[in-house]
Amino acid sequence: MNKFKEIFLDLEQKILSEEYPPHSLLPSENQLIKLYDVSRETVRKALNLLRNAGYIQKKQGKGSIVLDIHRLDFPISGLTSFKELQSNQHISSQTTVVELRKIAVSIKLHEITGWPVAKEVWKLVRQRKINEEVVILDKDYLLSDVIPQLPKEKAQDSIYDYFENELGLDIAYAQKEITADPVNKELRDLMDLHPEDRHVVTVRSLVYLEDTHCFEYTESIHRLDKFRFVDFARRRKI
Amino acid sequence: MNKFKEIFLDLEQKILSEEYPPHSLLPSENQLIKLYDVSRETVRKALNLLRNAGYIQKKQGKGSIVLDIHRLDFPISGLTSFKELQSNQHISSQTTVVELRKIAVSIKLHEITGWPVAKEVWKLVRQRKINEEVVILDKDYLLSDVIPQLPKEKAQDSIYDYFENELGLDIAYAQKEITADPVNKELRDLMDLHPEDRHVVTVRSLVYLEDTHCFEYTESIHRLDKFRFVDFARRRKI
DNA sequence: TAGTGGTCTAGACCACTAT
DNA sequence: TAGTGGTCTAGACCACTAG
Repeated sequence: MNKFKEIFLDLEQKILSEEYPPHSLLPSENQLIKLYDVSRETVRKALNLLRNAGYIQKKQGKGSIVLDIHRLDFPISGLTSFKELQSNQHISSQTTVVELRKIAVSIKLHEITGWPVAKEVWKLVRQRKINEEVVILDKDYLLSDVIPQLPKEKAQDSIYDYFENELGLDIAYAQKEITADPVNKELRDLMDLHPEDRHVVTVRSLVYLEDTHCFEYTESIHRLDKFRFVDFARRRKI
Repeated sequence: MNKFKEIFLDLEQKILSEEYPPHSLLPSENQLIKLYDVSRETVRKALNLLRNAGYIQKKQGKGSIVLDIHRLDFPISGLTSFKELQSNQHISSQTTVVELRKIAVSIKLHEITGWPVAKEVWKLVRQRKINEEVVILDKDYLLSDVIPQLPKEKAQDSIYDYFENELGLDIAYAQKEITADPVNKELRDLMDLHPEDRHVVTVRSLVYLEDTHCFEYTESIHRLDKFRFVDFARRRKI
């Protein structure tokens, strides 16, 4: 483990446990240098991670101010999967695998992902239940070159956990798009929609590995009343 | 202007103009050191900005790979206002100020923002028209301590431009929440909704200054068929 | 093996904040 | 004025990629 990551994790834990409460100041960079016995740049790397994650705001001449992360709830943003979401939010839920098979890339999928037409991919469709109601439908398309095996029991659990910890994949980044789309018959069949629901919210993601190859395309389809997306954003200056 | 920002802007422009096209490599760090006559850490700061903005992916032993930013469109994420959005996307549009007056902070607004009850704030309501239809309704609440004057002609334009360039405010970050909400009579009156529309998408934002004070609360209410949110996210490791 | 990016150091000077 | 964070440098060693 790198020094700056260790410092980040230590400070993060101390912020979350309110050892450093909101509106207080972290120890100064010079104090942190002595505390962790590292150079200033190393301390600053750790502080930058905290800053980007929305934990602190730095002020020249003042110090690093701990932010109040409980205002609109703490952002579960970035590249977060359903499994992480439910464990973070303590929601009791259940996953049912509806479809799990290999298909050939269609023209439509090719246009979205850039994958060659007819290339082999896994198609995975899962129902996400909260309180016995299917409120989210997840459709995943995964390059079978990258994911040779996709056992049903892994799909029932977190596929990201399987990819990263068992297959050793290095997931790097994703592009996401959120829109509201009309309901069709397939969704009406597979989800517990209200009779008057005419729309769902769809989160489309292209997920990339460290080597910049897109290996996954996902559509996460949410019932309107159960959709919520939270984000922390810094103003882009320059 | 800092050196690393200049390098960032120069490289960004060269990526956007496809002088460095997608899937190509940027000059190596050593080459950039010579090109810009700076130290390695300065080059690396600029490269990190590009990385965080989603322009490049770095690979040890290989180099900095230019990403294809046109897959799902380029993310207009972060803290972007309607004005910036329309100029980025070349949408012809029109803004009408519906309400602009000072009010006292209600209990409900206090619970959201933490502002003292009865404190004076600006309430600004604007209709956003695209093709003569009101498809977005923006409600802004602004601390009058921070914004003493709010002329109507500024409200018609970009209030962020006014805040940053005329009032010299330092906008730092925001917390956002996106949900789908039922339509009420007020929205039906103020927006050109379809008769069958039962829901809208609401983006709620708390916006903070460099000194960590929240000075703005915004609700941006979108007609379902005109809502689109795009984001670039890196996987949080560690 | 040569070249790439990743981490870390020690030190310098500057701008800002408090008092 | 003392202390804070912001920028920048020069150099070191390491891990990874490629030919």
